[in-house]
Amino acid sequence: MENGADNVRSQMRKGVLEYCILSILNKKEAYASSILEELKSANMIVVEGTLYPLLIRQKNQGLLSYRWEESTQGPPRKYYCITDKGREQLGEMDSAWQEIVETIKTIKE
Amino acid sequence: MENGADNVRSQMRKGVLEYCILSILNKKEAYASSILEELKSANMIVVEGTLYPLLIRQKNQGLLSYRWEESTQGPPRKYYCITDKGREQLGEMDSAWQEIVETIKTIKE
DNA sequence: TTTTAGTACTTTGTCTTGCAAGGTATTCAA
DNA sequence: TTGAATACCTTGCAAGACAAAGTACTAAAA
Repeated sequence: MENGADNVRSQMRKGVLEYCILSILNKKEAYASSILEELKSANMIVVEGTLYPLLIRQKNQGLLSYRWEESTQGPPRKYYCITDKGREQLGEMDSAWQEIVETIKTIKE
Repeated sequence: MENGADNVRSQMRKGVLEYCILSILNKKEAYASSILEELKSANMIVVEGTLYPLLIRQKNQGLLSYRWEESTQGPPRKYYCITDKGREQLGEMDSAWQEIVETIKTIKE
């Protein structure tokens, strides 16, 4: 709605977020706040209200599992971990991503 | 919801559609059906019910303009054309796209 | 002991967008 | 005058991103 650049970026993030989450968790298990940090440091700004429901959706689809772990400072953390099914899906996403990158190149000639 | 690959692709398309439209119209003016064809041949499947509202939105944002042109076969065509403002936005989208491609690379290490 | 700050997870409500499905309108040929 | 091809448009639904507000646990300061 408002002005240009920020909104453009936020629009484009849509649809690749799930891909990013699976990719991050494919490297090692992590809890939501640490995922937020990693996304932020990779320039992908996401807020809690986006990430938490997304993790829950992916968990309900069987792509992720989690376990609770006590923290020395603060409340317990929910560590998410990718499942076999999640890895399978990630493979499909890798292809889909490559395809889209190619598509954009094609359109731009 | 259902099974894998198609849905994965359709999820990822989200957010880059507007970018594709502007990119196509940046090359030359076109009408909706011809845009659909070009997207299809670049592997980006889009349906009418998605494209028409999108063109109208972009036109209302001042990114596009259009003119009617008679056709020798069938009803008149609405030729869309990118505006200066549209080109400006496209520039921002180019950066945003590059950034996202880099982000994915970063996350994947 | 109460308050404050920090960390972490969750929910609610709104807005935007993608899409299936159906509708309108024009032209031309059978 | 009916049908097929071509175009454009609208409606209603569902999913997802986000702002904002809420819950809960820990530890240190007042």
